[in-house]
Amino acid sequence: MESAWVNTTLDLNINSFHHTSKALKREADGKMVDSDVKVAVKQEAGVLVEELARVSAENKKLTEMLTVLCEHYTSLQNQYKELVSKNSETEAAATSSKKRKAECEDYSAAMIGFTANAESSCSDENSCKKPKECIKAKVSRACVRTDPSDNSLIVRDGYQWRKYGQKVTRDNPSPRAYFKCSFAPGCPVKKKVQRSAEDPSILVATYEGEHNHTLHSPAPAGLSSANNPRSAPVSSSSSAPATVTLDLMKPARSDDVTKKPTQQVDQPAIQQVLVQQMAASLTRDPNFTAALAAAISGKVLDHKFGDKFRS
DNA sequence: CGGTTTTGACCCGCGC
DNA sequence: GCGCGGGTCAAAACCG
Repeated sequence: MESAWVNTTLDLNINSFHHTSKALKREADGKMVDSDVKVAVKQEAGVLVEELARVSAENKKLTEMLTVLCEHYTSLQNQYKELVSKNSETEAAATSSKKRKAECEDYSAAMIGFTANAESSCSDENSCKKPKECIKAKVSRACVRTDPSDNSLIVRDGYQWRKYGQKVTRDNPSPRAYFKCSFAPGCPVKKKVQRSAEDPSILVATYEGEHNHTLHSPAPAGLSSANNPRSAPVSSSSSAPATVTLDLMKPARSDDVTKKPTQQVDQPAIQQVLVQQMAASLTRDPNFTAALAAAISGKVLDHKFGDKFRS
């Protein structure tokens, strides 16, 4: 999403209004002769054709933008996969058996921003003393940089969470909040959110378990409004059990992200679906449809008014 | 009124 | 067995 970004501004102004307004004004003034009417109608038709061509071009432009968006999305997805595999490798390298208390003490700077090391509790078999722990569900962790002045323990990840507890722990002055997934009844996923002891601007979210539901909602896609129960949950194309939060405030590391060539994963079907979904969400946008309707109706009304004045 | 948040109490595992 | 600390419960408060 860096250099090759696309100009997303839409030109919805109907330039042709200026051309037609003169003729219509003459109609309104009642000074028109028959030849003037024919000329005006011809001009009107020409303008409409021109407008149609312009809208078609606009449509084409939008489609291209959506395609670029999809390419960026795929690229980001591949980068994410690489990061996940990298993290799992480094996690395996650090084979020191962790005690329960040490769970939250390894917030190294390398993990800040984007971690999704979906680690099973039984990954290191030596530390698995109890069968109970072996049954334990997947654990993943996500670090999110937030505004330090913002005291809320909210990690936006697309799911809907219900807070059921808060504790001040010994090793961290900031409280730890406990959440359960309330997106679907009976979903076993739990989440703990606590500010990092080293950097209070970083929220560390620990996820336990797997969602027994997919993440789908009518809201526009994006990482937003996750923990806010007052707002609708957002959609995501991923139904992966290990929820991941992207740190959008941290600049991407150029050495391992931007220099890597994008993996050649041919996903035309996915892209097509994405394009359709984006287009659909665009047309559902009331602002967009209102502007479009206003432009079209204004055009039609102008045309009809011209006819009325003529008769 | 239903769902969520808050917060003190309670439970349980672990170390001594 | 006891104390400590983390995790959960549940009633009251809150909110739209």
